[in-house]
Amino acid sequence: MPGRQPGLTNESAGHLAEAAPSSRGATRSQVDAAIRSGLLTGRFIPGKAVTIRGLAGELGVSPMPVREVLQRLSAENALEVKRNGRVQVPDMTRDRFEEVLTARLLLEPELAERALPHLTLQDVKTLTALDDDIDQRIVGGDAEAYMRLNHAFHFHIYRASASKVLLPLIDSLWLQFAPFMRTVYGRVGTASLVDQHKEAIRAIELKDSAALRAAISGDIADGMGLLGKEILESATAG
Amino acid sequence: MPGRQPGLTNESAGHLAEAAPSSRGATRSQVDAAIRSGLLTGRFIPGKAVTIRGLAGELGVSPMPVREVLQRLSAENALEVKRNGRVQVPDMTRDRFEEVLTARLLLEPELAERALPHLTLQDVKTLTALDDDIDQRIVGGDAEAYMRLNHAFHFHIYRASASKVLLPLIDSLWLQFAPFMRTVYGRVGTASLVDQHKEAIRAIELKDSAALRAAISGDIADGMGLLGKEILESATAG
DNA sequence: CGTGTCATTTTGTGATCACAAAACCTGAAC
DNA sequence: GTTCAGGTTTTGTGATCACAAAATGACACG
Repeated sequence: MPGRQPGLTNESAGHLAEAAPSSRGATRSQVDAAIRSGLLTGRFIPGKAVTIRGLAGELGVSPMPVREVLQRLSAENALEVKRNGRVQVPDMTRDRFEEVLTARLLLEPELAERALPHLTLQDVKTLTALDDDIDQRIVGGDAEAYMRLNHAFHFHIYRASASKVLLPLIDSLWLQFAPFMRTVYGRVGTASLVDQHKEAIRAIELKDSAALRAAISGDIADGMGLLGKEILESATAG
Repeated sequence: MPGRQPGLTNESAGHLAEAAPSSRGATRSQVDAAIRSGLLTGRFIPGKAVTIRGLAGELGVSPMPVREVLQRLSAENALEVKRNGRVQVPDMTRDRFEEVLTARLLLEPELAERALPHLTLQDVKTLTALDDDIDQRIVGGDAEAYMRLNHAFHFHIYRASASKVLLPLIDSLWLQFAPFMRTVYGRVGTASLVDQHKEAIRAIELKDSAALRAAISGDIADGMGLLGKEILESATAG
């Protein structure tokens, strides 16, 4: 931990993992990872204001790196800066939801197909293990773990593509819909969840691009299309 | 200009437009607009380092808002933070170029189609005027003006969609390829430029979605596919 | 009990500071 | 001329400060 406070010693160490202390921008990286993970697993509630000093206090760092990370995430549309400067997780609307769904269906099958040639037997084993874990969490009703593992499953595939353009775009999309989906699972539970992970794994084993595209598309439709639509149609606010 | 320097009066006023002085985050907005516009018109050279204090000095502001804007643009992959902390316009590679092209072809026709119902006769007039101006700049060889106007043409269409998801993704893509395209025009000139703007305008007049999709796709292929590919194949570095 | 007003606190923003790492320049040694 | 060591300068980062706008709470008034 780079102790660099002019007038105050780094008391109480904060809650951040005490990982690699050196390296340029290490604090910002850790804050970034912490908040991103919090968004993806639904630990932030849409509409609830997020304060710089609040987060800085929780993470045991100064407001500076938090400010930069919040700006960063706002640029990815994972957070929203309102006119008065407050930043919050944007609440979902029907239009936004439909756009995210469209964008996912356009981009994710494409990137999965590009990843296919790079996926090895070892990846298949990893994905199978992740999927087994996911199935257990679904019946166990652990929504947060489900979201974390489902993200891990998809991005283990996508990352194999070594993409520098499509992958960040999809990253942004996940950050946008994840907090909302968390509230959905909080209402309807995880029991009704279905996915097409096994179809995707099979397609990877067979190196069948068309089947993989279909599995990814179907998985997206299963996960978002079924659940989210109805929720948004019944109530105005997510 | 919010004069708020504790130990120094705001000497020399800087080059920033002296627009709306109040409002939260006004300085950051101006810095953001200035750098974005600089990227889109190719005033930054890929590979060349961009320094916080340097930009702050040019714009006549403190390093703080520049830092935040640079982080913001890095999150959109318009800039790249290297391991040592330096930030620069990423230089183009063949893979990156191909991915940007793919993403544009997937997203932009879709968003144009969504914008179509909202486009009025007034918009057609605006687009026609822009296109006329573009044609003149092409023969005049003014690459910077061409890039600014071409961006204005496309985004005048896209913005009509009132999109909150697809539009920012496309924004990010333009920021990524614009600086590279500027270097391309610098080499081969603008004389060889062709576009399908007139086909797009005609499709908008007729409210023909399929024709509009085709025009946008064709325009993208004309603008990027023809020029960029060869450049990248001849030399390793852009 | 609701409502408007004023003081207090919280919060974002821009600025400056201190420090370490990186980049840069200089010059001696071979 | 090249290379490597050294010191100097530049640069990003994290921290803190000061200020204004916004949010919050208290309290009198109807």
